[in-house]
Amino acid sequence: MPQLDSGGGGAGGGDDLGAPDELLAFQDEGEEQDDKSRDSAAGPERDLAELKSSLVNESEGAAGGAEVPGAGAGARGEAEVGAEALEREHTSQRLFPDKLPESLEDGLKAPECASGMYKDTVYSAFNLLMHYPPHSGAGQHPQPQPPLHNKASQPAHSVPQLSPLYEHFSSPHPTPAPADISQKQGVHRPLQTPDLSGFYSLTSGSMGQLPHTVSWFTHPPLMLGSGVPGHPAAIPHPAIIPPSAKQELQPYDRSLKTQAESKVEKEAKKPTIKKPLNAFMLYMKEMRAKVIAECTLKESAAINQILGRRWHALSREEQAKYYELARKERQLHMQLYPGWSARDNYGKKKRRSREKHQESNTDPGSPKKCRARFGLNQQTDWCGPCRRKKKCIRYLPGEGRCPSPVPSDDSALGCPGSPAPQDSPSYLLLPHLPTELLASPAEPAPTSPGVSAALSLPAPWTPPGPPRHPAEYTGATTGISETGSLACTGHLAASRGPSSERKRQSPKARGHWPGALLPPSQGAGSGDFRGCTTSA
DNA sequence: TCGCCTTTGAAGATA
DNA sequence: TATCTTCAAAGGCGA
Repeated sequence: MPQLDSGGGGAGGGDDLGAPDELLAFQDEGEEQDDKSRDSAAGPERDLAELKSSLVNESEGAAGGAEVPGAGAGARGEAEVGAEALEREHTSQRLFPDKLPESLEDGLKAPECASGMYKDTVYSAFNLLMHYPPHSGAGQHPQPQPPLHNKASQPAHSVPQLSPLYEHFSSPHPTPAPADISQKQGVHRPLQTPDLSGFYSLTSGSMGQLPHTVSWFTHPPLMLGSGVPGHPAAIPHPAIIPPSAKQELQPYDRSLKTQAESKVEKEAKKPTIKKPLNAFMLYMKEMRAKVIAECTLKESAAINQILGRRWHALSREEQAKYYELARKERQLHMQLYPGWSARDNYGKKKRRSREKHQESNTDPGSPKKCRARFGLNQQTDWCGPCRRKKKCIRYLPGEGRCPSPVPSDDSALGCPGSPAPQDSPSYLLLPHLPTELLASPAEPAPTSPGVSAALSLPAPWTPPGPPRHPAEYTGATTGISETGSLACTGHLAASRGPSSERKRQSPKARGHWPGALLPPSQGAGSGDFRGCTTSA
């Protein structure tokens, strides 16, 4: 719903700002708050809702660029405001001890404070957005335009703490493009094409803040031209991956024969043009490194979970910046590859696995996986693959089939024999997390402030697994049952269902997640879950 | 070496 | 039109 000034919507019907559902969730959260207030619900849930609301307001106010913390309270009594602030602070410290200071101090924190990264990065991304060439029609060189959002851009530039990356790319004479990507992949980066000088000049100060966008212009695995019909210039783009990319990325001391073969194959096949990144992907690319650094995580799946929660924690404006950025990317992508379609890449990724999956799972009411059959509380009964996050091998024909009311798409819930979902829908309450992520009560919480901060979330906790059907939440009335401190272990959640389960849900259903689907008593009242670090 | 995991969003395919 | 499916990034891990 962030109907930003799209500026025409680009060259396709789908160029409008994406992911309205995502932001719709915030509205739903507001409704959720309304429900809460109607129900006179008190306690942590309400506190959290207020907190989040205040955070959003603060964020928006900060984005407004003119508000001074506390300035808006002038109309009200100082004592009232102070008491409210105290209460809010108290609540937030109880719920999000790391996040609130950040929101209050509005980014005036040390770089190592992970929470400060939100505005940092968002604004840095927005900086790039500001400099992004506007849609000017295919085949034309985009020309710089005044910022789209002066309001938000002002505080963006005033963010005092800049990441090293930011500084690196923000320097008046940035070092000749980050070599990390190219070096990492062992390929030489072609020189910048002159016709992209506009891009570079426009984004040199900000592009570094968005690694992906950097790669857009600085790391072209392949020079475009022959492979993209209709495109006048050989414009490098990281979205282009040669079919034999892995071979290409290997050292050059390969035998000439291999190179020749790959060349032939290359010529035979069209280069793979990757899809443009959506808003979340852009956000992920930008924030991944920070999460890794703060949380010492390496597994992308775990990192992505954190990032997903953080994404939901972003304010509307912050998300809108990424949406806008993604929209620009799509526009540029369309300009660069007019004939490209997402369909071109269909079947190039997981066809085999999918086919396999379909073969073994043809029955729509397929038997429940161990997760569904035994629940998270009985993981000891799970089969090995389930424990290892792999596909369940415990196929019990005739068993585990849930009665009708249970959504068939998510076997994890509702099965009479599966106590976890019904008895303790804790997955949406918080501690219902894989044992690998749940530290023993005696185990101290992560001492690294960076880890805690990296996982700090002001938003209601979202289940680690795929979104659930609303009906699955109706029976979720119990609070956090067996809570424990959630350590940031870097291990994946063994209890999570496959992403395919989520994907079986409609985007709308997914889009309403988490706010709309989260019961008021649980959505915001997720206790202290703020990513990885929770305490009972 | 390949696929899985995990996240959200966009777009194509299908009913 | 609504729903479903696939892919985009990332890197550890298991088969």
